[in-house]
Amino acid sequence: MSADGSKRKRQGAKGEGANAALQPARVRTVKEIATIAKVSVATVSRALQRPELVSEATRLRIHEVVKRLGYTPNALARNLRTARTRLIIALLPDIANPFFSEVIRGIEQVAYENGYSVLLGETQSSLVREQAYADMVAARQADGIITMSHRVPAIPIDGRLPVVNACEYVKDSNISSVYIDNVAAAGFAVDYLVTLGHRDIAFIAGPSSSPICVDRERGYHLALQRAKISANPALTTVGDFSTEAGERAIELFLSRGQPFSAVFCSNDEMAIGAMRALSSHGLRVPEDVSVVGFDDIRFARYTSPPLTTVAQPKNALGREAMTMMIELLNDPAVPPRKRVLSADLVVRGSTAPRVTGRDLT
Amino acid sequence: MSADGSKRKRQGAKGEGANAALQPARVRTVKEIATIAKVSVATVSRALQRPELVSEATRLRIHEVVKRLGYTPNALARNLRTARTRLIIALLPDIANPFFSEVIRGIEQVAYENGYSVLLGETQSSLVREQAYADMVAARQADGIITMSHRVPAIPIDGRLPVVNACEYVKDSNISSVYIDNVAAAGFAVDYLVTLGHRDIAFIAGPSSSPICVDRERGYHLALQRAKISANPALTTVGDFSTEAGERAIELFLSRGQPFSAVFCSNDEMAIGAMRALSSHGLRVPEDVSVVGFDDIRFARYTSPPLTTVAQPKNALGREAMTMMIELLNDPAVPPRKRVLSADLVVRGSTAPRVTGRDLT
DNA sequence: CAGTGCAATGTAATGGATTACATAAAATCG
DNA sequence: CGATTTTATGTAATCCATTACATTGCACTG
Repeated sequence: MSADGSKRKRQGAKGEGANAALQPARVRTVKEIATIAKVSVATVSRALQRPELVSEATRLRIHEVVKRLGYTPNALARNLRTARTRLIIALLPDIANPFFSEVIRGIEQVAYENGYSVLLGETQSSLVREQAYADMVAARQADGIITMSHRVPAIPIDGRLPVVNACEYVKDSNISSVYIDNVAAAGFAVDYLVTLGHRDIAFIAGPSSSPICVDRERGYHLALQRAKISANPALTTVGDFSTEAGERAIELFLSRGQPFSAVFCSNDEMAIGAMRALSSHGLRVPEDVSVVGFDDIRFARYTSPPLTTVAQPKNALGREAMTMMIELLNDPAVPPRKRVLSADLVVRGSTAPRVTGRDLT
Repeated sequence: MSADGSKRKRQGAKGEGANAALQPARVRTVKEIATIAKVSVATVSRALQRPELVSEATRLRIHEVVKRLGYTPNALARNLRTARTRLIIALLPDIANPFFSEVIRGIEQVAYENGYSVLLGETQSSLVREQAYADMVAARQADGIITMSHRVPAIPIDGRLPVVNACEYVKDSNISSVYIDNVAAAGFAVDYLVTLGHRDIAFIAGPSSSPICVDRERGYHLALQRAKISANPALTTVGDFSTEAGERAIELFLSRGQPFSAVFCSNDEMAIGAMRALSSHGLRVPEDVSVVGFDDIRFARYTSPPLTTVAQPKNALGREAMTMMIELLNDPAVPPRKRVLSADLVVRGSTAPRVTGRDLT
């Protein structure tokens, strides 16, 4: 190629470029970029994906054209070819539950550090919706799923199961999971109530379909045993994690006429509902009844009194979940791991020593 | 083809199927399904996409094979070919803010009704993250974006801009938007405080970068004018929507020594922070100071006292946003619309008539 | 200076579906 | 019954980027 030749060609390219700039931005393809930059599609792709394989002059020229024309490679085509999307779906039952926010943040941090994106799916605990998101993985629209529910959707691809369970876990499953030691955590909370002198400790459980709720209940019972208190079945009920469920639970306990001086709730929202129901019955928290929640959601410190609760290491749960997911994607052969973190009791104003002779009758 | 021939072939197919069932589920392609079902790829595709084009016998046979082998079409390939993903990204600044939950729910309802899926992106109000999600649309991984922030990301494809603005809007933009009449809504709230006898009404504004916050401030000022009250600049400050900002605002007002008997806040979280700060200074809500929030988040009814606030029609905002998005995707030529909904004041316990002679000094 | 290796680039196959167009078979019509 | 339409199916092009493999040119070695 003579100097003349290449010069003429470059002018040609400029002409096309100017022309293109006049039209409303169109969608570009590698092919167009290649033509305009006077190289092959392979070189354009390399210039963008692995610049070190392309000579500096060519690389600069290509980048200039890409920038000038506002070219964005079609991710569908790319992902189809490479069979990965670098996209992870995080499934949460309820975005209205602030507990998950910080977990998500942990997930996103690690994802970002590793070049992954995260999209959130709200399932409202519906199996159908969970499966719909799982199907997106089966259909190769995402690389994996981090689920925060106790059900693990089926994703039949290659025998691999790019699923990680965060906050919850499934008994006897071989799914990588991160969660806290719920038995111990619930135990701490109840132990604390015991040290405050409480003996009639009510318990608002979560749905028994969820293993972590079973664990919390178990922690409650073990703590009572440690304190040589016999559990009173009339002071236990099940709620669905909503504030309303917390209110209903208190109504129920009161209607049963069983005295109690403390309530341990399986999550903060139910604790908030419980506090509301108690005060609407003229019972003061913590003077008449101590209340302990679970999770340490953001609002827990804004209730009045501020809520004593079990603080889950939310950020760490999220980070660990995403770390596991990346491990799994990098090497599908790594065996599933279960990682158990620990939780702390945060003492605020909703708990106080039992005042003797003050039990409700 | 003789009866014999087809019989033999069918047996063959059965053999392959059984064989496949023994192996761990592999990823299937149309091609394999076609081979096993003894049809062409086109027929398989038709049987799945437009069953009416395929004879019943063939359709059933294909569906049987699809089901038996657990075949899921590769969405990347499909989307690449059809140039649509039926996926919408909903961008929200902060998933921890419960205000958005219900908006999302409205979005998802309409999406579902129309065969779309929604994935959520949390931006933390970061431009970089907003743009990253926008790029997913440019890269054809999603069809459009519903953003709940006051910035509209650039998505240069075909001159179209598949973006809808929900809850917020951008001044002078030609983006379809749904939001409430914030001037009027804020006006109602302040009018109400005026009718309760309040005259020294403090205001905690939201970030002035957001037009809706400017509107709320404007509503506040207009209401004061209507009541012939001159605004006291010392009783206005700006917060960032967090509970902490609400607390700081009250500290500030108190430190300025300006008397006030009511506070109007640009969102509920700041109102919650304000209540907390007030009570930690020994001021009772509503006896000493009335507090009004904005949004009516779920927790608003669980504060003590329950929060009086402006209820946005959250579900309707979401539904309308998604409806607009679908319109836009179906016909890129439809001109952008702005839809303004109205909001109601919900009176709860955090507001009370001003007690004369009770102004703070 | 022939031979080897490397750097830069190109050609063409590939990923997995959809669909325009073509064809064969069956149904309908005059 | 031949002509025409309809129905069912197949063949092959297409969407767009990545990448294995091929090719070219040049530098370096013995």
